[in-house]
Amino acid sequence: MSEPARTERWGFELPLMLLAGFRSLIDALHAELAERGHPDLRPAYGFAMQAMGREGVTASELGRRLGVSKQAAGKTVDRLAALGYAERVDDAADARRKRVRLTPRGLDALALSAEVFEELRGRWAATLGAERLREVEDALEAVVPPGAYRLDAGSWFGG
Amino acid sequence: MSEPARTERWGFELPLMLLAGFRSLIDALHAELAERGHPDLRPAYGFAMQAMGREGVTASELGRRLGVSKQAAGKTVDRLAALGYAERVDDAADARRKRVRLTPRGLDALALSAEVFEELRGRWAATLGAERLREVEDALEAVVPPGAYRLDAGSWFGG
DNA sequence: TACGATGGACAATGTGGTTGTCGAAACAGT
DNA sequence: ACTGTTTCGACAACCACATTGTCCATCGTA
Repeated sequence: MSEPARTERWGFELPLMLLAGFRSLIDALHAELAERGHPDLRPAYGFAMQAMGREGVTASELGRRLGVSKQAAGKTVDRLAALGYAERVDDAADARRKRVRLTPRGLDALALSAEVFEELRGRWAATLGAERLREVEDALEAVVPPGAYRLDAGSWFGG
Repeated sequence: MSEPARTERWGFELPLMLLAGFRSLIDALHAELAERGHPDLRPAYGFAMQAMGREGVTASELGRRLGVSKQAAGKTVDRLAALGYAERVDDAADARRKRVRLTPRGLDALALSAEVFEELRGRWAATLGAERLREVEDALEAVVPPGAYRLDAGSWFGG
């Protein structure tokens, strides 16, 4: 053993741990949502619903918020609409626009997600202690470039 | 202002921050790789190359390591081979098997990635301080279920 | 009014994943 | 030595999620 013990972790472990943390939260969320009446909800849909919020947006605007093309956003809306989570309504003021709005089912899923996320954060807090968790959040906020804080999540899951 | 200041963050912010941290590292890695002679390298390929390592594996084994089907792994190998990062060689001991091996170019990319990851971790350490970064890593290790520490990364990027 | 920018639809394509099927090779049990 | 079972790799069909490019209707403005 000519080498001294390594106290620092390898650089490549950091993204792996971040990803694993993210995935464990998202997987747990969707397992919970599936049990509570939303088995068809996929991770990408959650991000889209979060991005359209309570007021509704146009597909183009949704694309901008998610960081994807308007076409991609439109397709996501198609799927969301087919599942009954969103609907398109004509815009009275602009005949080009169609506003995408969450249905009551969509709003329910959104509220449920928020609940589950609080519960999951609580689980982390129980493991780490509230103070340590807050430090992790502070640290992440400090290193993440502001632009990267968007809501886009691509296909990132494998669910 | 009837509400007291909220000191806790919302639960839904945690996955978002983890994802943003992950993405910022991966995006920076690939920007750097592109500049250093590997513009075609996509994030998913990096995970696959990491998983095959220096010895080489079969496509089936690669699928197992990545947590995907052997067919999916085989397709990734196809693309990696088309780009010159990997090659298939017949297995002398088993005529069914074809070992997938990194080419010198693949090994170069792998070594370069490791370098860049160290550099990126150094950047985080400079921002946070070495101690705080280590605490974040410790915390993540503590909350992430052991099984989730695999190398699978799906399509997660949007590159 | 004519022009440019915008919104949404459609098509073709790429990437990464899934099942299912299949033949060839390896292997274990009789 | 023969016979089933398992494994490997290949192929096909399909799905989810993204891309670019094109097109037309509409809106706002010079």
